[in-house]
Amino acid sequence: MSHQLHHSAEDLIRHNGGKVTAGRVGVLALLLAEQQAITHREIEQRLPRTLQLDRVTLYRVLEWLAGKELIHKVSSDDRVWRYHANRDVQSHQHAHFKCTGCAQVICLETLPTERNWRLPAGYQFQEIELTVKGLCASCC
Amino acid sequence: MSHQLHHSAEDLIRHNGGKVTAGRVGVLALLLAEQQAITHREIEQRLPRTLQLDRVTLYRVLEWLAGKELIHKVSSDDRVWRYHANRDVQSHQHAHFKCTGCAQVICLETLPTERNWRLPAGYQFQEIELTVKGLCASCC
DNA sequence: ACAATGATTGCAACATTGTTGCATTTATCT
DNA sequence: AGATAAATGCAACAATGTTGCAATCATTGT
Repeated sequence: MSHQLHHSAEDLIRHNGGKVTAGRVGVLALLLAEQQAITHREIEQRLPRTLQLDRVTLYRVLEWLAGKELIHKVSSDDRVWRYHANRDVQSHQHAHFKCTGCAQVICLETLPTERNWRLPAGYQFQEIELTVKGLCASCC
Repeated sequence: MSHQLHHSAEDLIRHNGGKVTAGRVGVLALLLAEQQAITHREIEQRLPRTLQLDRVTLYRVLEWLAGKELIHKVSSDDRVWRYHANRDVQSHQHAHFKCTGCAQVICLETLPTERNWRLPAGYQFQEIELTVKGLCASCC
């Protein structure tokens, strides 16, 4: 977790009109440094001892960051939210990959634009959520 | 819940080498009668008083039915499994629609076959899970 | 620098969903 | 009908997430 990231995290939080607290900065910097989408539990474990947050506070920090669209939540079939930093603006619309071996979750770049499925009459489309399952390189 | 369905349910269970118990038959018949994918809770509530099952037993019945591929589980972002009868053989590979208004979940017929996303090198594809979110006819 | 203020945090308690172990009951087979 | 393995009910537990409230902290204006 570099100084660079801490600085970016601070800026992002300040620009969104939130109080710059150690917890928020630490969590966002951690997520910015992370390639995968990780769980509340994993975030807790990776935070340095110097800024251990209360479980509840961490949930609220994540909720706040997600509300400001600095991160996004990834749902999974194991009923656990995973969190990932939003690097790009269009980052809400993308697919996720979940390894059935190690439960690792990563974000895929593209989303199939084809819509060859059809909704029943009167139904209104809002958003699409696509998870590809398989084995990651280390689990193959 | 017709006699017809009860009979089909019994047959399906017997053909899969399971004991034909009131609980299994009732639950499967109920799911066969249902259009949507429904939760454990909803199943519990819709079961007639004459065959109220223990919470745990219902979970195990559902697990057994899913193991025999008579039904399938649908994961959702609200961390609640939903269950739906398998009518066709190819019914594992399909998309789901979830109404963001009433949380109703239905199964869509087709799955986009286009694979214009790409996995990182060394990753292996297994299956795809697609949920379309939007508003259903009554929530529009 | 300091006080005021509202946002943020920590704590305790709770809610929901699902699971495990084990003794009891039941469907099926002979 | 009796034997047997499968299925059930109960109690306890586990994991994840939420709510209410009092204490603390970052920011703002002076």
